[in-house]
Amino acid sequence: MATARPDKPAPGLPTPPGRRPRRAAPPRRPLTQEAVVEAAIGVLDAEGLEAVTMRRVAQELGTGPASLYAHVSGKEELRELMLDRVAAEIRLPEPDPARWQEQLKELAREIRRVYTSHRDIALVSMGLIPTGPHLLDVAEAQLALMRAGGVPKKIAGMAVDTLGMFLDADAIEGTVYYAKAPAGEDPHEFFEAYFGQFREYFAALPKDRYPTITGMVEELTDADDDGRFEFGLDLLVRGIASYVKDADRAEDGDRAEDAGSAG
Amino acid sequence: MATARPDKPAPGLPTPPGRRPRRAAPPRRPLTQEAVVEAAIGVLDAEGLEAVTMRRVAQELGTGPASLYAHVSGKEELRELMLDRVAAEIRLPEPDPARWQEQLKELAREIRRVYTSHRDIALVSMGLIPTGPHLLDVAEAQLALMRAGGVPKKIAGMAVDTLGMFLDADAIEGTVYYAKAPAGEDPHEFFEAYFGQFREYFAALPKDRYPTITGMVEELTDADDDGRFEFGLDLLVRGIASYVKDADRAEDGDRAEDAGSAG
DNA sequence: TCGTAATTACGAACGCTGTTCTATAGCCGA
DNA sequence: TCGGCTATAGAACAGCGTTCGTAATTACGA
Repeated sequence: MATARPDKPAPGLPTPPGRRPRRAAPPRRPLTQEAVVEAAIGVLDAEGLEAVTMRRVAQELGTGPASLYAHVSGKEELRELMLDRVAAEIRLPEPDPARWQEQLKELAREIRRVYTSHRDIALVSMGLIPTGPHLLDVAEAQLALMRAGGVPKKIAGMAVDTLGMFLDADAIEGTVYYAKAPAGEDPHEFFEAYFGQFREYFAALPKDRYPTITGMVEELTDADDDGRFEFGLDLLVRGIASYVKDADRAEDGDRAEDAGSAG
Repeated sequence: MATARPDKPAPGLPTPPGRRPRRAAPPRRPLTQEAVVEAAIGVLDAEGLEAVTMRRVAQELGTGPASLYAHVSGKEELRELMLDRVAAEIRLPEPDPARWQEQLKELAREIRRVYTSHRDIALVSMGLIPTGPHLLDVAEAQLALMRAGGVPKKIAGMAVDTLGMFLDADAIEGTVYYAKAPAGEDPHEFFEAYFGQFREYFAALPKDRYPTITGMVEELTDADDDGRFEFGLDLLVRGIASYVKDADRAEDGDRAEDAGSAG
């Protein structure tokens, strides 16, 4: 993970004779914003967002926390830069109007894949208006897909927001549990036991106060993450699609079977 | 806000003769978990979730941070207790199967009202499996409404999760902006300027890289919070309702106009 | 009424955090 | 060769969650 820094002077040792005493010798790679963000993402992937402290990132770069402030205005900006760098990994589709709904779903799955592969980075995304170039690329792609499918501007504008909320919330939900798993333990096995505890808890609730919950314990503690994601995604995309015919109906006789009345 | 504790002995003064020198006299209201949670919510409402520190809550109770740990296992438990106490304010409906969709929406609006009235409490809810009694009451009510409307168990189990994610994300999004507003400034006026900045930013983006975004700046920076919420809510509820006829069709001819094909 | 056990309360301290101040080291143009 | 400038980082500040050990107060049995 951390590349070795070969020429760091050993602290406490006197300067050898014949060598210029350049204190705090400049590291091989001089500090740049890019290097700071890269180091921060390294810590994120290895230890989670909570471990991404200015001190920890600085340590990764072989320096002190104060040095970071020359390249980053503070922790918040660093987190946003991390998010945008992560967003650069999201592969974007070429819009094909005939398949816009499936393409929108595919893009959502791709975003989910990238988000969950970087621990709890979605916590940064929640409630943030995208301004970084790569985050804007993703938003542009989503909007382009919907517009190509005939979704009205106003609807698309709201839908990209709702979709983003859903993706953030899903990734957070997923990684919150993941973060609870002790390091070096099989996550799947851990979740089994973790959800099992809740299953017992729900089953033991008083039936007179919680008749519905106690009657569907199995359905509530089913840890089928992918299934829940697909369910929510389908709900949203179908809902968005239902607004299409109001704007331009019968222009593209793609699939006339669905699309209920909107309003 | 903070009720006066009338008989706290003035520090530094000698004990008056004839009065027993009970040092650290027990406050009128002895420390209880309930009192701790109440004080914490007081701080939350006044200064936001970030200000709810163990020290700040202890100060509100006229004691030190160590004293809280006798009634609360730590900060995380305190936050969950706060959330459950807030959830107790949510007014729950009597299920009326004929109106279940509208009732589900009304309940969602009620949850939104309570959440946003307590600053960023929704941050605690995100990614948390509800276990507190009042949170379970809310989940029970949502599930009861859907079941009364004929939503299959499996669908209802996933829908309550999706709906919760949507509500949490919406409340967080709303309060994140609210938290940015400087204290003592008209929030509406602030948002006008705040979103205005983003409008300019989006409008200034390169048109060749972001053709869709730059073509719908107005739609994207429209700060109609309620409209966006209703849009997402309608998407979800209509989607949930679309699964009803698969289970028990033609039992209640409520509104046959909508409900597209499911699956 | 007294003496003792158990409970509650809390001051002090530890190891963290983000950020700022200040001084220094090295590079660049003159 | 000499300034000026920027990048660097050591030290420090205020605040955080939590723990420890001790003091005070209650409750209880005699």
